[in-house]
Amino acid sequence: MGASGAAPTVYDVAERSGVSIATVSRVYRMPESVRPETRERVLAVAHALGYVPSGNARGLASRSTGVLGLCFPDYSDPDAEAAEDADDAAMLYSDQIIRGMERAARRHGYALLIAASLKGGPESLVAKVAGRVDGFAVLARTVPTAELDVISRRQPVVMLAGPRESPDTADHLDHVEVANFDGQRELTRHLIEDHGVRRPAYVGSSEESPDVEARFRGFLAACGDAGVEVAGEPALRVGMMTQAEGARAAEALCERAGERPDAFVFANDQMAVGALHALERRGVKVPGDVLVTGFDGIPLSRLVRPSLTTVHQPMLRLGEAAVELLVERLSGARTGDPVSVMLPVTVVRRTSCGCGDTEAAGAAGAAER
Amino acid sequence: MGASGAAPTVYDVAERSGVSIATVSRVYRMPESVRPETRERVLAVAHALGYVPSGNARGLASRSTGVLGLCFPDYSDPDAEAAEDADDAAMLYSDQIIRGMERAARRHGYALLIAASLKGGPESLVAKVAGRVDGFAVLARTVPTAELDVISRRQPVVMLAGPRESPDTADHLDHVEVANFDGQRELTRHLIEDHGVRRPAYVGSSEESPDVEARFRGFLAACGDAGVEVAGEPALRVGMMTQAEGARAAEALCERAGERPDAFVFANDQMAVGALHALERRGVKVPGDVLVTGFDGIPLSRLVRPSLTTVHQPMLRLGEAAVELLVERLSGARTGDPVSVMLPVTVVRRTSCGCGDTEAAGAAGAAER
DNA sequence: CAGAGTTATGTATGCGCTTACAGAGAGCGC
DNA sequence: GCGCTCTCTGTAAGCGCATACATAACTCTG
Repeated sequence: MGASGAAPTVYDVAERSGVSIATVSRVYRMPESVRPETRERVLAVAHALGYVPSGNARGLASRSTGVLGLCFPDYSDPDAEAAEDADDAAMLYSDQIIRGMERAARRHGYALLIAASLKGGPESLVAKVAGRVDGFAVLARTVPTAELDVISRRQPVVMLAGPRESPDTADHLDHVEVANFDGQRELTRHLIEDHGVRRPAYVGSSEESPDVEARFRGFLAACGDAGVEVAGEPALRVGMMTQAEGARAAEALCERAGERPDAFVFANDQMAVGALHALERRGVKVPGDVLVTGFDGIPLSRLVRPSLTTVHQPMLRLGEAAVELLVERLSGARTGDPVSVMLPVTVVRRTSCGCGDTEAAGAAGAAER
Repeated sequence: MGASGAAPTVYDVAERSGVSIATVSRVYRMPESVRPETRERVLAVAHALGYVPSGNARGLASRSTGVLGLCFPDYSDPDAEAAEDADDAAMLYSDQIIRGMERAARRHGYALLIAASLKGGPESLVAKVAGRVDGFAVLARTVPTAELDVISRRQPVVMLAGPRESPDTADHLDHVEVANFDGQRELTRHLIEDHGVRRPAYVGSSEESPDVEARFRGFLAACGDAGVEVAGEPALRVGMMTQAEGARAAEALCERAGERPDAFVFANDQMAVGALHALERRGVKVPGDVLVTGFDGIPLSRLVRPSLTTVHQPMLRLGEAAVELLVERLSGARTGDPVSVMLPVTVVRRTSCGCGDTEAAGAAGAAER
């Protein structure tokens, strides 16, 4: 810490400038209400003393912090520090949301407190964050719903991504998600109707992820609509949804007995990119021999060759929407039952599905219910 | 906000579980010191009531918040929302640092409060952050040094990047930077010695940026070492250091009268990538006709064709180093004069300088002074 | 120039928690 | 059975600020 003793407080400033602590407080809270000369004098002393108002005391007294929070799971696997891929990937989900929230929060005069779950202290994470913010967002599956439920009775909470919790358990928490179902359905429809796909293979995850499930259901729906027969299960489920797993999945699907699928539909971009590499090594042409699609719209998807057709998720918007909701609740502009906002996604048609790189797009998904 | 009235406090929990507020507090702060049965009873009541300790009150009473902060300038230009390039680029500086700090902070049990400067309230940003955290980092040029100076007398502050402030003004603030000079010097040396470059052209920025200046000085030093004659000024200065400006710079350098430079040395990767595109359009071969290098080591640098030779900056480490410093100060493990840590950078040799894509590397830069 | 209306400042209280310090049992050796 | 040490719990005093309310200093009216 610095040198000199304890940090100066309102009392110190008040004393040295010959006013009461109330006046010092007013200089900061309502500058107009104090006579200019007095104000200047106080500010001068404050500056000389190195006075900085204590956010804690201020928050305690005024019952609000001016801070919004975000809790997210710890995606990064420490061992993979060196792997740039891991970084890129991780860079997407949480970081984009952070960025989106930070921007939106700033616009409304809030700062952002972020904390990733740490397998550690008892119910530590959320409680810690919750106790320091006016309201916060939580990435799905970061913390037990029961806990959120309790907390959301006291302050606004919004759940990001994941499914809307059943209304009876989710007491007062709002919800923001992207149109996973609609996006995958639209993309699959495009493959079938515009590119004549008949034997698509879906590659999902073995981890339980509502988002991935929703995507798969979208895939099934599109197949159903078009009369394309597919199993009620993904052709393959992998563990981690990484590039490596995607490559492996592509290999597996090629080796598999019977006719090769005419399209590999991956649940995320990372896997699709890995598959692209694997297919290239194998000499399988994309989109000549097989079509490949991803989901997420990460920057990499635009840069790989062939460029990847995917569904773009508005991550920044996700964060922004969360903040909007929180601010509305805090300002009292919105009251009443929890809402669920669904953000539309965009199908980005690129080379890997057989389209040119025209980036033609179609939106899918809708608003609030 | 939720439904029911005010949030429950220790008093409510204490009353309903038949103990004193001190005991309730102990249940959270020193669980071992309270008899198991009592503890369970309290926890049960707390949970039933939806009790969450107030971070503010806790912080006030204990004089510490368990939160570290980061202040950074608002890079993102709102108009460029749609431009994906802008996103990618912006994603790098602040976001990587955020990520690095968050991880490191988490390891030490701290959460992270982030806030970007908003051209707004009087001395708002830093004061707001400073008042809510135990210590914080500031990206160079985000706030006036004078203010930091005052604040750093009361709590640990770390300045990121930028130059070390002159010791007399920088009272107690530690400093972390990357070896801009050494990195650019080493890269330039490589161009000259290993690729026979004789007429390198440096493209810098017209904005005053200590980092960019340091790089340029590194460039000059290498030229001087090798007896290569160059002007004492960059061949060109651009405004924004964006891809668009980089492309324009490349055009300009090609049009310029006299012999074309044999290497374009850009002050960052963004510009270099823009230049790569411009040169391709012009039919100028890289590295055949001219060599191109960047600085930063953004993910994109690896993906463009030809892959970009650059100097990789350990952004994550920057954030981590800042946290380490803060934690050392807070724990009392480090006392005394402010230190300045310089993080080594890595020259990444790729195709654009004429090397294979072998990613051979050489470190440059050193530790603490 | 008394009284009403304004504005600038002071007084006093409490926000919800931590933490010395004190007190009450309980177990133990003498 | 007395004093002692331990362990567990209660009492009380703030932490630094915001703010309702009271007060003082002026400015107007009539």
